[in-house]
Amino acid sequence: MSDEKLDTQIRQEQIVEAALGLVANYGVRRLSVAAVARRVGLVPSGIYRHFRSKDQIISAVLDLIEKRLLANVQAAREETPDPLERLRSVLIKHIRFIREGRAIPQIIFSEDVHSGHPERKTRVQRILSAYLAGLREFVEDGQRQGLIRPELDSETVALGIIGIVVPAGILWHLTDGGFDVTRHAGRAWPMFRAAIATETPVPSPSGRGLG
Amino acid sequence: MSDEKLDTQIRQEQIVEAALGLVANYGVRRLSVAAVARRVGLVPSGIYRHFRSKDQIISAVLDLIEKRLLANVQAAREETPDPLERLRSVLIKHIRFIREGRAIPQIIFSEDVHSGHPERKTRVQRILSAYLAGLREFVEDGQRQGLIRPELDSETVALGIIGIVVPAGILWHLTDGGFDVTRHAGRAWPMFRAAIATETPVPSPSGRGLG
DNA sequence: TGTACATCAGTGAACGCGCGTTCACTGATGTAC
DNA sequence: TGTACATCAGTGAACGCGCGTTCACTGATGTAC
Repeated sequence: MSDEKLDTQIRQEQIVEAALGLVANYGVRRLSVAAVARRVGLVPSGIYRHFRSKDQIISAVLDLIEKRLLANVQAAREETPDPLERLRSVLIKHIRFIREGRAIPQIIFSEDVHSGHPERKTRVQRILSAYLAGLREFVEDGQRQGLIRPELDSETVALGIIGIVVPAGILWHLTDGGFDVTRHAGRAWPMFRAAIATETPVPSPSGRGLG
Repeated sequence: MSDEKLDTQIRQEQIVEAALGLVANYGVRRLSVAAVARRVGLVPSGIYRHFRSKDQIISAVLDLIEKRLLANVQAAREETPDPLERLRSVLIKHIRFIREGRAIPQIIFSEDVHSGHPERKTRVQRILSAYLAGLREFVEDGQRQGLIRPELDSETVALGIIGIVVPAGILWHLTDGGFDVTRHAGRAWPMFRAAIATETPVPSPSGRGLG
């Protein structure tokens, strides 16, 4: 199949990238050793020169996803000091993932990667926690700076960002890209921002009677 | 295995219920004919007395889910005339699904049910659309009555409800029920409500109940 | 009422298929001399 | 510089397993007489 021999390190990267692509585009169902092999131009058994098992490939895919998710958070941190802008930046990057590399982080939210081995479930949980922790940090910074309503629970706000992204990703996938995720994010963000930002620079201490 | 013979109609219901339970609890991965058979007390081949194929079982499961989702919307409609309360009611019912029957609607948002046959993807898309249409109706009613900000896109708001539920369901599943979905909904809803409701929740003196 | 029969839900063995994985083998590549 | 050798990425056949599905058979149930 392949006319050249490549170093294991290069092959490992290719294999993980191929596996990620398969999962992102077609779901975990279509992640087979044979499909991965086809993508990198090897015969199925050739994969086992570079990974001990399919499970190890999935594990490496999770590593990559974790890296990219946290890189998003880090990039947002470096882009701007404004906590609200940081949240928006993560949202945009996440949406871009859905549109380009396609659903890279969506995988984490799929019930399927972690169905089976409970250890992997814990793994996914930890990745998600780390990501959420990054978002919560932004939220809490914003609260300390008086930009985000102090009475809000930071976890709830962080999950709110996820809540914009995930359903959009699902619809994007269901409609084969027909659903405009960018437009959705563009509409959902101002709504969300208004919900979490403090009313105005002028605080009004008047009580409100919500039913 | 089973010492009594039951009518096909009864068995069909049992089988669909068992399949739904399996998917909800363990994900689509664990939905096998053998597992379903075990749950209803039959031998695998016995299933084929009542369904022509596994695909038909999945199709029937989707029917059931559709029915339950739309029943939620209908129930909310009958419970209260207030659009905001209707949205809240659907949210609560959805959360209850996650906690009790467990993730019944979560299945729709799993990339896995529809990975494979494109016809099923379209099917899921239609179910989701119908559900969203119900929510949008509430939103637009609210806008007409001046309770929900008129500048908001009803689809975005409807997806916002989904955005509260889905990540919560994912965390619930990841943590084996450790994540408190009810508490999350209890915190997310006021935030969401504040984002979509018109500023002044005071009963408007100029409000007309024309609808 | 009891008996014979047709119906059909349930069984268990067997199948083909796809998949993950193993294994002996091949042959390209880099290196020591 | 050219040659011999060790290394190891890649191959293809074969495996065991689980799964969906088929099929001839069993035996409980309801009904006609």
